[in-house]
Amino acid sequence: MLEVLYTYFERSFPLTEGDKSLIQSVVLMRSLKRSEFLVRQGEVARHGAFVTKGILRSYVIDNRGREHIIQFAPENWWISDKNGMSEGTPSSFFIDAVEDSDIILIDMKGHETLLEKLKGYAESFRAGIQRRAIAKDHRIVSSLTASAEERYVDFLETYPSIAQRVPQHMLASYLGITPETVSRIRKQASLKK
Amino acid sequence: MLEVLYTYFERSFPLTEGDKSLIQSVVLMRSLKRSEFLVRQGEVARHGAFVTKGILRSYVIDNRGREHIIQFAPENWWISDKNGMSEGTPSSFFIDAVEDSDIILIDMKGHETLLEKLKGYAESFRAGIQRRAIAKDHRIVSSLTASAEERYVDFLETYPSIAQRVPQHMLASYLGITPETVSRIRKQASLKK
DNA sequence: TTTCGTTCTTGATCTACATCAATGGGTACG
DNA sequence: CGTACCCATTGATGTAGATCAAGAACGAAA
Repeated sequence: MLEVLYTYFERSFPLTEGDKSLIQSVVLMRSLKRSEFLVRQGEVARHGAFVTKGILRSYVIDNRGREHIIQFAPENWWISDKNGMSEGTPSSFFIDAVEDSDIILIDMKGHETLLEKLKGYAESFRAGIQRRAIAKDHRIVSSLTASAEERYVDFLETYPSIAQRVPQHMLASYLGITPETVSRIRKQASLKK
Repeated sequence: MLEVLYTYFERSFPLTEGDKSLIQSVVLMRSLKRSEFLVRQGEVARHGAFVTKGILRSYVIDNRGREHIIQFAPENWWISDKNGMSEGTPSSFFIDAVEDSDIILIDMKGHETLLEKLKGYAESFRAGIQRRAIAKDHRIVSSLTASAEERYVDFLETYPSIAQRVPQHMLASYLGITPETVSRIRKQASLKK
């Protein structure tokens, strides 16, 4: 499992054997069954999870009891309980597995160790944060102004692999539309061709 | 003007006189008239701006020619062309002044200098990034699911000072609704009281 | 003062999407 | 094997908010 993480890092910067040992010393490995929780409301574990197999999702439940998916994390993605809306809001924050998944956990302390000792990590981390901020701005604008169909098509183009692996009602939840509407959009799209 | 920035930092960590000189050596000060641009499409200046007086806004123009405001930045806020959607998208990214404003500019190199030499800056910067990520998640969920009225009320509660200083059509643009709808919401709200 | 630009208001219509409700298919489990 | 549960589909209806259109209020410029 660790190999997947090494390879991920090596796309940004080279790793020595020593680096690999360092990484190994600050992470934990874990498996999750489908629909098993990594983070439940309240237990703010303050760590990041890197997915090596499967897909996780983070979501909130608003005060009307509805689920809203914040993020999907398939292989080679990070997902974290530090982001999300764990603060202030009356809603609850969850992370669970969409499929059976394998993940690598790193806590705040381990993260700081890598920031300090692993050359290239800090820069790679910063770039990741930035990429994500841009993606969020994109999603904000798109959710404020694009039609349901446009958002659906946009998602398919941006994350084709995720779209195929996730149940449609979750996709609907991510896009902020109802499952019925997703179904109708798909039907129309298939008729057009 | 620099005093405002010093005070801002000192809410997070103390500054020596030497720190202040260091800061002064890496920033630039500038004034903007109402509706004057800080960043126009294309000229990606790659720096951050700290507002000491006035309000700036960042926005994109989508392929249908509509403006969408990403962020307002009043006094004591940062605004940056590094975030935003300057990447990949066919839309254009702008920053301009809503009111006559004074700002302090810092470029990437200056930022790195402070990260390295100004104790407390890195942590404060990281915390800011995180706060903003949380705010963005909040805005995403809210734009996907809350009604126009709920989003309006939410904005008033979250940013009362901004709401009073910004023209309503900009507020509408930020919220992703039409100016007409904002007007009707306000009317209804006033009738309820 | 008049003129002009900007912002806000109000009304009439239209439409995308939610909601409600029923049905059918797939898969797990007794 | 049938029963049950989850998920996707399809139709009928309702509604929030966009769009179109026409003023009204305000300040700035001359």
